[in-house]
Amino acid sequence: MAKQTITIYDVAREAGVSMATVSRVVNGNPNVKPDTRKKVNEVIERLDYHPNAVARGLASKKSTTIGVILPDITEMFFASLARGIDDIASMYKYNIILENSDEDVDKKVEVLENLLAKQVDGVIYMGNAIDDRLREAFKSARTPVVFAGSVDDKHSMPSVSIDNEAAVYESVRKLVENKNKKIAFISGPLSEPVNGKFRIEGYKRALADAKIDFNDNLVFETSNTYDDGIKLASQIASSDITAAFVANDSLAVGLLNGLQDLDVKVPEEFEIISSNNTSLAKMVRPQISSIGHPMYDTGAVAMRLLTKLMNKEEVEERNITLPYDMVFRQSTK
Amino acid sequence: MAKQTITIYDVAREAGVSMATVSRVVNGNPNVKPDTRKKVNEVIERLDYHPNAVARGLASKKSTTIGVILPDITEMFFASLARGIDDIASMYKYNIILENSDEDVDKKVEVLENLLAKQVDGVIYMGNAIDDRLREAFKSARTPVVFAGSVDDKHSMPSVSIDNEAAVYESVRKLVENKNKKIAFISGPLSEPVNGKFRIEGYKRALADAKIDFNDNLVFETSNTYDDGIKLASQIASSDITAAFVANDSLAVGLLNGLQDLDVKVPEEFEIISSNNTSLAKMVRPQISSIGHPMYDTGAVAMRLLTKLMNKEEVEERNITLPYDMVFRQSTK
DNA sequence: TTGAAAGCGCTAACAC
DNA sequence: GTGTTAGCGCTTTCAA
Repeated sequence: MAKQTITIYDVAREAGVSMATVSRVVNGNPNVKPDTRKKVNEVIERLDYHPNAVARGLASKKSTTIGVILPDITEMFFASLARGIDDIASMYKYNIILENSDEDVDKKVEVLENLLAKQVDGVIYMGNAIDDRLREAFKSARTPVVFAGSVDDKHSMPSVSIDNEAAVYESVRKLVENKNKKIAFISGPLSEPVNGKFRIEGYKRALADAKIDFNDNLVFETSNTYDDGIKLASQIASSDITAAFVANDSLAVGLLNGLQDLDVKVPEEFEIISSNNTSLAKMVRPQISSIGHPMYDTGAVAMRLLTKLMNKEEVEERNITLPYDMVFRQSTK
Repeated sequence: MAKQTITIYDVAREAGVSMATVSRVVNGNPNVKPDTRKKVNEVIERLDYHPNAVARGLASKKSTTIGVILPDITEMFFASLARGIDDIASMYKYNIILENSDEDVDKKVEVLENLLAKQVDGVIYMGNAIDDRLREAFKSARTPVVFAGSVDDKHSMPSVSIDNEAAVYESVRKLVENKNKKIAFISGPLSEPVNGKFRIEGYKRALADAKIDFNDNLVFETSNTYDDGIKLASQIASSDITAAFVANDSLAVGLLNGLQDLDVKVPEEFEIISSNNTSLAKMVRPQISSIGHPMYDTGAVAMRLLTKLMNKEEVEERNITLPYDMVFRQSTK
């Protein structure tokens, strides 16, 4: 029953016109007489013709597909960004090829090459670490790339993100105002610029403004997982630390639960402010105060920026900083 | 600086062989003399040649790309499945085009057509609702499709899922064993077969086995969101219901928190068993008992099945049922 | 407003 | 083992 693939040529023949004309009506080219257009459309309908995007891509050198590289789609933060990207992409008729990188350098490079082989028209990169090899690969690609949710610390790439330094500064200042003297900084790898450069700078600046000496022992470098948050709890509980900025909601929830299991009262005895404000933050008790990161918008704006880059439009600013807000809940006084 | 696209033809010329030979070495065809292969590989290296997957796709009629349709990537359940799919897909050198459907019928059909236009070699469909129009579209597509995480209730499509009827039966039996007489069934739309057919059948069967009459008033049809769980709480709290099966973790957490805000003690006064056992289940307090749905594996197995279908291999069973386990935590006695 | 024809970069017979 | 030669299905000059 399955009819053979029907091509533009079949339509042309049936309609008594040339393929060029069919191509024109399919692509909405105005230079077609209404009568002809009508006739062609009828044949297209009758034959149930569907243009082959691959052939189109080869001929036009445009795939209407973009690549999205992210660490892990099961992390809420990245999934939210991806959703924003996809919505805007669909709006502009682009499709998305998703690649999980697991923050592995080799895999990232491999994945990027794969994307380029598929002739993607652009790529959106999410992830915190970016090493020179990858940066090189991005640069030599003659395909626009935009960073979403993070910035290349060397600012060599277009990007969309929030001002993490300022957000952490504000968080820690709040903790200081609440009379905490020993405030921990807890994050994933400091090798990632977002942690080791931007966030910790905000932390240090807030401390300095409050005339509190920076103490290396209050910096905890871990992973972004719930389980590591739990593990950290006993260490924290047995110290004289009374508050913490935690760079990730899952990690913060782990710490919160671990602390509570140890009978530490939050926020009475320990205050927590985390980052990203994913749905998790309001699902736990006490609810967690968090930096409201506009995740969906970050993805959406990144995708919009990418469309401009792909069209070679003039963009006033290649590094876009989106506003965040502070969401104070029950984990702070 | 950006070198022009270099093609298989350039390599052939430089290496002093024909394109066919280059094509052979690129594709690992054994019929090439080692010397020739070496020479060609050197040129490929030197020229930094990368095959164009689009041209390849057009010539070979294979895109090495598969389409993935899911309701919303920000839902943990689907993100986990997607991760399983992607890992196996990469293993077999396939890429994934992601499409969010929002469970909207028109969008699904549109998205499917788009995927087919892109000549995907297969598609994995996730989602609970499937109407006739979509089923038709799937059938007329000469591209293999597999359902992941749900089954077409008419079993017309290959699928990978768990036995939801049995899982809910087991959950409700546990609730019955714990001496609950009034047990609610709370789920998303009953129009979705997974709820309105499989899960509720398990619920009814467990009730029947325990000689408890089925009562329509104990069935709550809502959405799968946290907020709706919260809203439902007061209604539940003011009834004489003492336990509930909840079809989704987020929804269950909403109910749990709502109940606790109303001073209902879980599990002492109210027991909850939910479904899927996403990471959320163990992050809230009390931790939620849940049906352990092998989400990652479901995606992985579905993708594996799809590779077989795409290769036209013989498959013994088109409808695969994966085992689940019951994870009892603190929301049940 | 329309058509002819030359590719886009590659695979896959088929011949040698 | 290797080369020749058609296409794959479409877009895009260039002429008419």
